[in-house]
Amino acid sequence: MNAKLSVMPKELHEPIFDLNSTLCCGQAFRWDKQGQWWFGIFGKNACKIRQKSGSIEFEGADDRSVKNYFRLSDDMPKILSDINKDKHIKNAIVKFKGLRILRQEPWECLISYICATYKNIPAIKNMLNNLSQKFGEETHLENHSLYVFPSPTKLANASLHSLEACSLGYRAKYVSETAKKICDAALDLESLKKKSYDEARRELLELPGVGPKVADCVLLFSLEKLEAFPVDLWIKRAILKYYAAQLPRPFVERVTAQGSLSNTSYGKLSSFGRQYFGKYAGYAQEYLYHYERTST
DNA sequence: CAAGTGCCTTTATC
DNA sequence: AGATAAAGGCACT
Repeated sequence: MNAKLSVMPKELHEPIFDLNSTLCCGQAFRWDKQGQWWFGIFGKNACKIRQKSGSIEFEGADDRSVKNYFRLSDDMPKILSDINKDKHIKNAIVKFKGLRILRQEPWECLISYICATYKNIPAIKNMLNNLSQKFGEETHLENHSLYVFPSPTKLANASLHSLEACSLGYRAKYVSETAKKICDAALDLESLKKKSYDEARRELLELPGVGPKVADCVLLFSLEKLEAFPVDLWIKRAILKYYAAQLPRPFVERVTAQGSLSNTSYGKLSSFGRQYFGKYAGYAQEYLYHYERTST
């Protein structure tokens, strides 16, 4: 059975949701577009979804989980006006208006971004699909096979060799060790939602394979920390391009010269983003990221 | 089609 | 603290 969900009250001319931007922008890696339908799986919901102007149509998940996953309750007019600080971010907002941060499952999100280090998006998709096919439960939607993301136990018990065989490379041991820590309850991911950004971040950084960037991605995309401002290569470029005047000159020169970001440079760029864009800095980051990646 | 470059970085080491 | 190198292998040109 199909479910229909009005994204915004009908009387609004501008439903602020853009399914394509949301699923294309590189925050989640397990969606595929076939025709007008996106096929994917979140939690145990093997799902297909499409958008027709003001409404989305989907199958395989209930209203509540769809609203939750796509953050359809976020107050977009407020968020967008909040982060709309200058003409640069405005360009991104105009172009991708309706792009939403997804509310991903913390465990899958954590492993996704541990895998994402030093990889491009198609390769990341490949790794996560390999892991899911090899270790996750198979589910079906029509004639499609979709695989639930494997549990911490499954990955903790997987041999290093079998993880490497999913094209994880050196990430295999990080995934394995992190899975074991989560299984041993050395860290309870869900509990981080209730903690502050700083405290949750500190705890994530204890995990092998998790540095500042990965931690910020997990905080933003799965742990309710919309102020998190992950800084990758593209965001670093964007800040140097648009906001250099707002940063100390020597710092800008140092970062420009640096190939990769030092820990302290990362911290300065990220806290600039948080201070400049405010409590929804993560949304600004995602708009900037997608804009920079697609318009150059 | 081969070869080179880059990849939503982290870790280890100096 | 900052710089540097190493770490799979895939995708794209």
